[in-house]
Amino acid sequence: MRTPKLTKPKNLGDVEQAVMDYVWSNGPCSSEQCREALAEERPMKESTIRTVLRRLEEKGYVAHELSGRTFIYRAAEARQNVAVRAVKNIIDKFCGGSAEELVIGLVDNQVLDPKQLERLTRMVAEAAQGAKGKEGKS
Amino acid sequence: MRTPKLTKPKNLGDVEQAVMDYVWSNGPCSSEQCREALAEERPMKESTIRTVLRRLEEKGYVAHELSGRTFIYRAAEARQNVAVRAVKNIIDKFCGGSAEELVIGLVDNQVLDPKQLERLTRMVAEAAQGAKGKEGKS
DNA sequence: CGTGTAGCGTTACAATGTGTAACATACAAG
DNA sequence: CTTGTATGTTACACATTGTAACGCTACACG
Repeated sequence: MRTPKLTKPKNLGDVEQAVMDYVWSNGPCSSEQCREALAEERPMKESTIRTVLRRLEEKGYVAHELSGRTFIYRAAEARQNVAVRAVKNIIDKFCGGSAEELVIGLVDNQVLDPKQLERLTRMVAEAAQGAKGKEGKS
Repeated sequence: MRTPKLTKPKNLGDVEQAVMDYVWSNGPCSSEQCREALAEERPMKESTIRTVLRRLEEKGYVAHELSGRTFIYRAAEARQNVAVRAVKNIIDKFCGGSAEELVIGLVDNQVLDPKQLERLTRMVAEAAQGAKGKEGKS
């Protein structure tokens, strides 16, 4: 498999998270661009950011291609997908696989409010409507 | 602060998770009860399980009281609350604070299905109904 | 009263993950 | 060939986690 093992997503450390945030927000970049962008918050030596990026690549969070001699890193997966997988893991671990319990908890704790939830339901229902009849999802 | 710092929930390791699962599922228990219960899956020496429980207490996941000379551990917080906080963290980290994006992702990825979502919305709406009127203001 | 034993306190140690970085090497431009 | 720039390799400290040994103390039992 190309993807290293996303069964166990391995939490990111602070720096790793910061780097991913940058890549997700700003698209492909070289290690230097990344380093400069984060220099305010987290000054890093040139070799440090490279190590971080390399590890992120090992973990499957980014991939790189060459532009001349320079590595250009890009996110291997959309931010949201990673979030969803992370949540899925939490659900499996804490809720015995039931996402419902969790959503209820989100509402109870005002992480998600009822109005949003209702709006979401409509959106999803409509999306389902639109998609109906042409199955083909993996 | 009594609670060690739940702003950064600190992921649990495999054993820790297993212990919490047991405590959450079976209620208060001594280290020995816990050890015996997990013996099939994870044989541990007596001092090992105690270390794990102590660390879980340091992290704020459990608390203990004395029964004679024996420590009885109980979950400091409901499983679901922990799950919700964990999800909240993910939302903050990955989705810029918007739970909506995430729920959409959950549906897109079949973690939560539209029917469940609709059912949830009803439940929440009803709960909100029920709570309405008895707001404790003025 | 002496003592075994159950149960806690303390300390240790290896493996891993993460942040940080130095040093070595390769290659393009002048 | 010299230089700068970018990558390859290696290292190291610190925290976390799994695992456990030792040691101390109170209480039941003979």
